Amino acid sequence: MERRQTVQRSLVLSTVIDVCNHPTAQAVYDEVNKIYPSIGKATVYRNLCLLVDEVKLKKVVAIEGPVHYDSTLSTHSHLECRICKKIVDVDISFKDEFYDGVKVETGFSEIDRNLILSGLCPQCKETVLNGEGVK
Amino acid sequence: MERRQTVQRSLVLSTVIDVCNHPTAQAVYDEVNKIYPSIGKATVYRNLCLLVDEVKLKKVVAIEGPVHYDSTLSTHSHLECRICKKIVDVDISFKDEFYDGVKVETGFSEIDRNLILSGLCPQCKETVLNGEGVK
DNA sequence: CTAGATGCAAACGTTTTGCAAATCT
DNA sequence: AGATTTGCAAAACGTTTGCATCTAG
Repeated sequence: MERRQTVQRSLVLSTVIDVCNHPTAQAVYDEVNKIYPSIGKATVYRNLCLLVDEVKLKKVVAIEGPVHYDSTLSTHSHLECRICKKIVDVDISFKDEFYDGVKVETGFSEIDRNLILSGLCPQCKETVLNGEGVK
Repeated sequence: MERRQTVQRSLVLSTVIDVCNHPTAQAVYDEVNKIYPSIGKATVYRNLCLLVDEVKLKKVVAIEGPVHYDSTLSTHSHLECRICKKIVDVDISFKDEFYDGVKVETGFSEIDRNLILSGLCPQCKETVLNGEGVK
């Protein structure tokens, strides 16, 4: 099962890198579609999976809505606005002792993590305060 | 918009409490269905949302697959097996300073969190080792 | 030449919605 | 009585799959 290089594949990867704000599969599709209109949505999904598999991209599981993709591979976490669903990076990582503790506590191995914080972004907070007073 | 008490609602809540291992909506439906066969799936979904809203239940967003529900309201985290998808509790919480740091770093407010760890549970690890050798 | 990749449409699993009938207060 | 809730079926949503065709190596 050798892996081939295709225009579609490179476009999917470079789009996630360029767009850079944690696009969803749909957003990647829309973007690639602009410059390569014949691409199919399934191709985008297939390539996103594949690229995650090859660790060229990371999957970001949001609290609501579709999966997002991240081209920043170094360890960090995400913060999602509860209202506009925007996702921003947060520089959080855990020490090895943290993972060791979890292993001991649970018996699980090969621990990975997906820390997703949620909150109100400054803009949405503003809107809430103006729009409808303090509920 | 006063909220009524209904048999269905109490059954949904008590089922999540009794079953206790982070059931999905489907699992709750199946369980309630045993003792109250006329219940509709939409009713289960509606009541789960409603109970989360009232903070009588917590939503657990898994890395793959459907949402799970948790009747343990005190702060803790979850660990999901990458193979069998089982979810177990882990006793992890963050200090206030952690949230303060995030607020300063990002400008977001009202920070909440969903920490979902993934790993290999002891049973699945066993299976992997026996079943196909070291890949 | 041929395994792997594509594009399309249809299938999938989960969740939400519209609506008339039933139920709680 | 009147607003809320129910059960049903259909729709919505994100994602995956089957398949015939195309393409990179």
